[in-house]
This record gives sequence, structure tokens and C-alpha cells, in this order.
Amino acid sequence: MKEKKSYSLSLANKKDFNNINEWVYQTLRTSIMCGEIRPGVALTIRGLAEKLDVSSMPVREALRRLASESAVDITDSRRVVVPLISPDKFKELFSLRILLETHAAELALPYISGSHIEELKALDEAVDASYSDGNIVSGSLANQAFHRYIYKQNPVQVCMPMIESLWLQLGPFARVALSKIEKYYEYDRHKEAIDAIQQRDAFALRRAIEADIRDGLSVFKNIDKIYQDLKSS
Amino acid sequence: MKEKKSYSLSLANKKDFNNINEWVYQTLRTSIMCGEIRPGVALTIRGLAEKLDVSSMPVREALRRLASESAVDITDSRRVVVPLISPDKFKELFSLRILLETHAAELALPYISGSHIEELKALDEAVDASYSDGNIVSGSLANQAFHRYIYKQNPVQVCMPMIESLWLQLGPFARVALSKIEKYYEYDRHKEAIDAIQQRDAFALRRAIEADIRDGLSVFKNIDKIYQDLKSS
DNA sequence: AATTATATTATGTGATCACAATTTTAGAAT
DNA sequence: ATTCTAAAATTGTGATCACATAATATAATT
Repeated sequence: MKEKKSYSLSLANKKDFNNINEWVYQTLRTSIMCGEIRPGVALTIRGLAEKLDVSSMPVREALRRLASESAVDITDSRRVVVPLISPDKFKELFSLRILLETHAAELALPYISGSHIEELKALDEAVDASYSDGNIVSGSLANQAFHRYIYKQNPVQVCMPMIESLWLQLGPFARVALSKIEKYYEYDRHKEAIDAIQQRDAFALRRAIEADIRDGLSVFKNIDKIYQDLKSS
Repeated sequence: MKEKKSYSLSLANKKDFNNINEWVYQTLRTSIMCGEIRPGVALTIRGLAEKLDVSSMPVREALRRLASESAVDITDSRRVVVPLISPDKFKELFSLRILLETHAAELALPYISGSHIEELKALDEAVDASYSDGNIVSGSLANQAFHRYIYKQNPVQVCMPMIESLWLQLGPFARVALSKIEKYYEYDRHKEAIDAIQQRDAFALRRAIEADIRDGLSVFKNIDKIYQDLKSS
């Protein structure tokens, strides 16, 4: 058996899920989202199965599910790989984030009440706390939790899976790119979003969400150079 | 063995695909899209496997993939069902179609050249031919082919899987709903879209696509009543 | 006759296995 | 040293099986 680089794969206890395949899926998903699995390296079913101490079956199902969310690529030779996306695609993913998330926020607004706003403030504080700790990964996850909490209030859920897919596609590249950037500041427009919600101002909410996403993109200024470096490595 | 209602499942030869699971997926997908599988009836792995003359494995993978595209629901008791979507959700799916497809069309425009326009005209004629034959299913598929051909010209492909997912979610309900409508006229704005493309007018193209989708929605006027009928049956 | 309790059948899930295709390694030839 | 070739190891795929759970049918009770 060959020695392999070990990326920690842990989430919650396997027993907490009624299906093992669901647990495997969630574990791999967060692992990809957080950039623990580097773009380009091939994932093998047996390898993951052994690492997670399950049979190959749940791994296969999880990988196919991730493939249909564009989180992994299945090449012609049937190898599974976390793709390294091009700068063009990266920017397009951000365009779609703006398109879908402003839409989702506006539709969710009528369903957000006082108690939800308290929760949003708490979630926003969690974001700030993570970033001031310098923890990029948990900050990013907390940021997603903030956004998700808004959109989820809409009882008609069609956007959310698509938005999740966008986040998932952006995750790996964003993570490796951020590690190349020596220093950056993480702004967010969560306060403005909360204000807009409290004043029930749909347009202001859209603006806040859009600005928040744009700020997120602006961190990746020299993205083309980063991409070239990553591709050659 | 109990007698079961038989819906024809056929697409292309199983051998034409390098993977059986891919063939199973495509077969089930078109079957759902065309409304051959009625919303609400439970799909069993073994049942489909027997009907398609494959083992349960490729069926399982196909069903999970369809579930992650929201084409089927997996209930708490792990039954797989084509969902009957609510009128609100139906309308929201159309909103998202407009949002994503106008965006996709605009981004694709710079990549559409003369030869593509000839192909588009041919595809449009195929749509008209199907509808004048009164063949709703092939007309709908031809219509999708027309739209897909436009969006696909963009080398950066991120929208297309999402749009396909929207079409897939709309398919079953649209099909059963159409069968309840005694007579309707199928307008389309494909000529206007082609004109806009030839004049390289992005805004006009957006308008044509949006109008085309809205026309499609307008067919379902009494959608709430149809939904009530379907739910009780 | 309706309802509850029990037994039986179906069904989804995860594991294991054989086989073909791919990848990797090792060796040979230039 | 480099390139090409053959052998070995690895890997994805599809099939089959055991087991637990859910759905259905049957029997019993009121």
C-alpha cells in the first residue's frame, strides 16, 4: 500500500446520520468546500472508502452526487478530480451568485420577522469573530450560514440548491487563492443587509447583498496570476 | 409478482453508452421530463432495474443523481417520487428561467456566428413542425434544443446545468397540466431571438428570450385549479 | 363491519466480488 | 539519459447478497 498525503476528513459522528452515504457526502462536501482536497489531485473510490472506513458503495454515490453539482469532474478515463476553474469561470460564478442571491433575498424578505433578525445579528457576529481570529475557513462557513439563513426563510425553495452549488464550485479555488494572498481585509455588508431587512426595503437589501458579494470578489484582484501559478504547479 | 402499469422506457441502445448508469440516467431523465412517470407514484429501484434489465446498482446511482437535480424527491421513508410541485413553485421556476436564460443568452451572443444562425433556423423549423403536428412532447424537446443551442455557444459553461435542472423540474407538471387543457396555441419568439442575434443586439435578445418564456408560462392560466385536481387524484 | 395486532412480503442500504479498463511500474533498447 | 514496451498493480463498474426497515396483507378482537 502506497503512502498517501492525508487530509483530515471529519465532520460529525457517522452514527448521527441515518444513511452512511449522506454522511460520506457531507464529509466530502465540506472537505471540498474548505479546500482540504486540492484541485487536480485524483480521488479514488477505494482510497476514500478506506480513509472513511466504509465500503466503496456510499463513496460512489456521494461522488456521483457531487459530480452532478459540478463539485467534482469525472474525466473521460473516469477519474474523479476537484477541478481547477479558470478565472473566467470564477468571475461567471460570482455573476451568478449576484443574480441568484439578490433574487433569493428579495423573495425571502416578506418571510423574515423579528426573531429571525436577532438570529441574523448573532450569525453576523460569528462571522466577525471568525475573521478577527484569522480563521478563513470558519469565517467563510459562517458567512455562508448568514446568507443561507436569509434565503431559507422563503417557503418556496428552488434557488437554494443552485446557490449552494455555486458556493461549492467557488470553494476550492477561493481557498487556495486566498492562501497565496499575503494579506487582505474581509469587509462585509451584513449590517447594511440587516438594516434593509428591518426597514423592509427590498431594493436596499438587493444592493447590500450585491455589494457584499462584490466585496468578496474584490479580494481576488490578481486572480489571473494566481491561476497561472496553480496550473503549473 | 404484481402486475404494474407500464410506461415505455426507451431512448437509445444501451450499448451506445459506455456506462450503463449513464444510459439509465438519460432514460429516466427523459422519461420524467416527458411526463411518462406520473408525479406522486413511487419508483422502486428493483422495479426500474427489472424494467430496464439491469442490476439495481446503476438505477440507484441514476436516482440519486436525479434527486440532486431536484427531479425526484426522496421521502423520509426513502421512497423515490416524482414531485407534484405547487403553483407557487411552478411560477418561481419560470422566474428563474427568465433570470438565468436571459443571462445565458447575453453571454453566449458574442460567440454565435453565421453558421450557428443557420442551425438555429433549422432548429426553429423543427419546433414549428412538431407543434403543427400536434406533438407536444417532441415540440417541447425541440424548443429546449433551440434554447440549449444558443446558450451552449458560450465556452464558459456554468448556467447550463442549472437551466437543465429547471427544465427538468418543470417538465412533469407541465406535461400533465397540458393534457388537461383542451386547446391552446403555442406561440414562440424564436424569430425575434434570431433577428436580435443577427443584429448583435444583446438587449433585444434578452427581451426575446424573456417574452418567449413568458409566453410559455401564459399557457398555464388556470394552473391553481389544475393543481387542485391533480393533488386530489 | 371496523379496527387493531400480527405476519408476510417488498424495499433500500451497505458490503463483497469478478471483470475490464486504466494507470503505474519495471525493464529493455536506442 | 531518454523513450518505448511489457508486466503488474490499481481502479471503476456492474452484479449479487445479507440485513434492517417499511409497506402490505392477513388474522383476531371488539
